[in-house]
Amino acid sequence: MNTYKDRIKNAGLRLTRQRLALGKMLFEAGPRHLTAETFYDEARVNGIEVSLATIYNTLHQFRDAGLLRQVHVDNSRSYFDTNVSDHHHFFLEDEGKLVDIPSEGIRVEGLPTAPDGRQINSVDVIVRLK
Amino acid sequence: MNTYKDRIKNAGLRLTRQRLALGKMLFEAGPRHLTAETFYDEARVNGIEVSLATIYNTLHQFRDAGLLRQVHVDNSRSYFDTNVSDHHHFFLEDEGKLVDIPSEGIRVEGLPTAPDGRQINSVDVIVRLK
DNA sequence: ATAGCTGCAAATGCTTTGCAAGGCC
DNA sequence: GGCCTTGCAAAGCATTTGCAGCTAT
Repeated sequence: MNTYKDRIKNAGLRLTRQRLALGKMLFEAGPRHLTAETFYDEARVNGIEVSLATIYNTLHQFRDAGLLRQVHVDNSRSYFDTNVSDHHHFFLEDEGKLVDIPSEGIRVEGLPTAPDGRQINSVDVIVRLK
Repeated sequence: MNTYKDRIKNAGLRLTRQRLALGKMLFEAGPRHLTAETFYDEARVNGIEVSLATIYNTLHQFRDAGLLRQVHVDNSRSYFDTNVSDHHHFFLEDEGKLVDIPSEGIRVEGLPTAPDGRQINSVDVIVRLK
């Protein structure tokens, strides 16, 4: 247990009050999609006092450490996903909401090899719904 | 011929000097990926006098008319593709460049039906390369 | 002790907007 | 002529940065 604490520590990050509180919010509840703004609001509702700058720092550090995954769907906002396993997303364009696509089904086939001796970093599938 | 002119007209847009010049640039050369910035620079290099605001207006109007497709890969910038047919993209993260994935190969299978009586608007596959 | 964090406020950078002048139909 | 377009500069917004003061280790 205390996995969220271990996760932060193993990422080489110091266990500060803010990171512990934010990490607990993120990793002890079920998988979730969030933006900096929703995360900030949620933190304050939970009585965690952090600045927006720290929210951004934390999201990026957690992402860089592989604890979060960033999803690009909308240029006006960054989305983060606490589920870092391989899976894809529905994007509800009118609500600006992300929903996981059940991973069993979807499959991308016939992917050409990367050009120039480059390697594939990730394959992101976004299914936009209206 | 003059298809680019017809395309703009058929979209219900007036044939203004700026739209004609920009449309010619976009639709008479081969398929291309561009950002507002690269488009703006290209226009000025070609001696087309437009303001950035008009670049944005035009990109959006063309996109709304189905003449361009917007691609979301990077929150810091909007990309547009003059190839509006169904196809997917490689994204070279270090260079910030988009490359079409040859359409023959790739296929997305096992897509679940959209939840709630919603309909699928589009399926975007981005293969990120490093 | 010290390298790493945090908070604040200011700065950045892309994009949008308001409004007056101009140009298509 | 009337309405759509354009250009400019200013505003907007999410995100980043600089820096002084904390704090985990």
